[in-house]
Amino acid sequence: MNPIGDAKLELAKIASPALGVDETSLLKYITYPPRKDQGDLSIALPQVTKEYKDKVSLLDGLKGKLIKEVKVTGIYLNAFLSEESLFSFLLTMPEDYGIEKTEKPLNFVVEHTSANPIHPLHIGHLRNSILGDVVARMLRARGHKVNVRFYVNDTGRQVAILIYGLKRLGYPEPPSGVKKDYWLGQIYAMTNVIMEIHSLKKEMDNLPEDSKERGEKQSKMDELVGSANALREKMPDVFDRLADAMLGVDHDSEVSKIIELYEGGNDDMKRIVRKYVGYALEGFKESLSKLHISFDVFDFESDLLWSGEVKKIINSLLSSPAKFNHKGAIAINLEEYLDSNSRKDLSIPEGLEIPPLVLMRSDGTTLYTTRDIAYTLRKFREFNANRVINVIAEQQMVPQIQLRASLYLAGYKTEAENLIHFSYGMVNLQGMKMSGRMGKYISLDDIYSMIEEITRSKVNEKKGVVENIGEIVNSAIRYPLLSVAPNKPVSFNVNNVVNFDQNSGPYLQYTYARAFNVLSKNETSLDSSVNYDDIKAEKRDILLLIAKFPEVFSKACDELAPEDLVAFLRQVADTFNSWYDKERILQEQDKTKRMTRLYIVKGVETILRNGLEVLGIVPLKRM
RNA sequence: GGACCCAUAGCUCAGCUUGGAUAGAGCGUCGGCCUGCGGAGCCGAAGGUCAGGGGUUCAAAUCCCCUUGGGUCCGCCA
Repeated sequence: MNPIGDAKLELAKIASPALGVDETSLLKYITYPPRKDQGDLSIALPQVTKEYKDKVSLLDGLKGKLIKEVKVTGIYLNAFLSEESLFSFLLTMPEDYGIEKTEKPLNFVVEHTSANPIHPLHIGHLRNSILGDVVARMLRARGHKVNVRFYVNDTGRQVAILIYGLKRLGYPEPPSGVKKDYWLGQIYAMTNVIMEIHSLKKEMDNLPEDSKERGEKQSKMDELVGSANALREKMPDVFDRLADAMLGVDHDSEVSKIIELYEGGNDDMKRIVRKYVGYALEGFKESLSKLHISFDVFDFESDLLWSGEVKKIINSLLSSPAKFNHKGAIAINLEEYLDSNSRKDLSIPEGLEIPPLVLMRSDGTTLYTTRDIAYTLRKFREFNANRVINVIAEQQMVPQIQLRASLYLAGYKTEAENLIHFSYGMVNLQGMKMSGRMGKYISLDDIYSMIEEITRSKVNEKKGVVENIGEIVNSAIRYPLLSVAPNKPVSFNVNNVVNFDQNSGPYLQYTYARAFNVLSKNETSLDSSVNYDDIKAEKRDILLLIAKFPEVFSKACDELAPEDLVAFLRQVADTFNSWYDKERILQEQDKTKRMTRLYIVKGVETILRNGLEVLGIVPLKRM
């Protein structure tokens, strides 16, 4: 059911002979006029044909079933829709109206969040998680099969540093009452800061007093000591014990040893690493569940090493002609072995010089991007995926390009072309700089609590429903991150987020509740005694918006553009509220007018409900 | 130095993909609306060299080129 689509088809059909342009190409030129007195559908004639002036007379008086009149105004052909014909779809509108299924369902893997399991999730991950979740919801709503995965980077140096710190502390258990990922984050940051202080000190000892370089190092040292003090304040005894235990130890070789043992599959080390990484993941799941975000599969990077999948892809790349020696390490030359056509197929910018991909360090160990090649193949294989979408920050553009290029050179052309980097920009949190390594960040949980607290006081103030506070917080958090185009930087300001005025998730929920409650208080059943003369002003605007919803939904999902859906729902809510204040619905005495208006409310209720669900926002019946 | 992203009202953002009619919202500011279906609402006002310059076009916020400003990336890190 796509009412506006039908109207466009009809316009194309009736205008096609007069303009001498075929229907399909005419369809592309149909737009919506900026002002409503200009019509409901419009075609800029010069775009269609240069000789439009000769054809104006032929266009005069055209009409159809949905189109009651066309008018030529200046260079435009404007069409006006018949309220009565258009309204008819509302009489038979299904519950899932607008959630149009695609004609070509595909299998999609969506990988998102994939945060390092060494500290709690923070505001940067929040944008990733919410975009990833909504991308998955949009694709599912379109009828695709979707598999959501989280990649656990458990073989990196950062996890090894965390494990090293824990080892020096005698592998303690997290104290009860403390969230496990938070506790791990503190220990990781402490270990890291102490390591950096030690190595900086060593560097400084080798520099002459008074040298400029030494002065620079000193100011860096002051900064590190500042971070260390801040960390110590939170857990003084743990910090002191760790600092003592780390004195006089060669940290780098200890960390390397941990990596070596773990990658080699040492049983004790496997048990230890998996336990602590598991704690971090527990924390992630807990934080994200409050926002209704979950995963189908957690993939461990280490499994790819142990299973030999990484070795296999390396071996196949080793026989590639693009293999060369890069500063003593084995690497793949991605720049010279891809022609301009392949680059285009892989969406690699023309002017970009692709850095070589180091396959193996000179000590024989592998790097993240190499392992990611094996992981990409696993994602395609295990879900029989047509496309794999990686929701990853724009900063990782180059590694993502290297990944696609490497897959291509390894002979996985289809996979390379169907691997999509869904890129998003930075999140600025009121100008504050964050650093996971230094333990300086505002965690997702902190943000959630702040917003929850303010929401609670607002709900109490308005004597609202306490049980739904969580849903209001969820929509308040999602809205600002979904209403901005992903490639734009977004600023996340808690003061703005808790403003539940028009530009907010709670406003949409409020509007939904309004519409729902009108319908729930209606005691007569809906029949076809509609008064078509009553469809004017805002009511007519709303009818048009309801008619457009299937098209907006499909386009937003196919283009992975949640912001379009958000903007549309906002417009629906605004128009509905504007009308609501002017006219009565249930109290309207004329039965046919009341019927007409109830159908319109029903339409608003339906598209807000369906639209919000796609965005992961729960439409509330009471708030 | 090279690459990518961004620049629209005091602030936060739509509109740019596919050029088209008087560039739209929200916040904030100022002024109104609570005896009726949910006031988290409604109505109104002020506020713009669409970063700057050039080009293409009947037509440019939108496409192309240059410049400026901001962000990010360019590692045997992830």
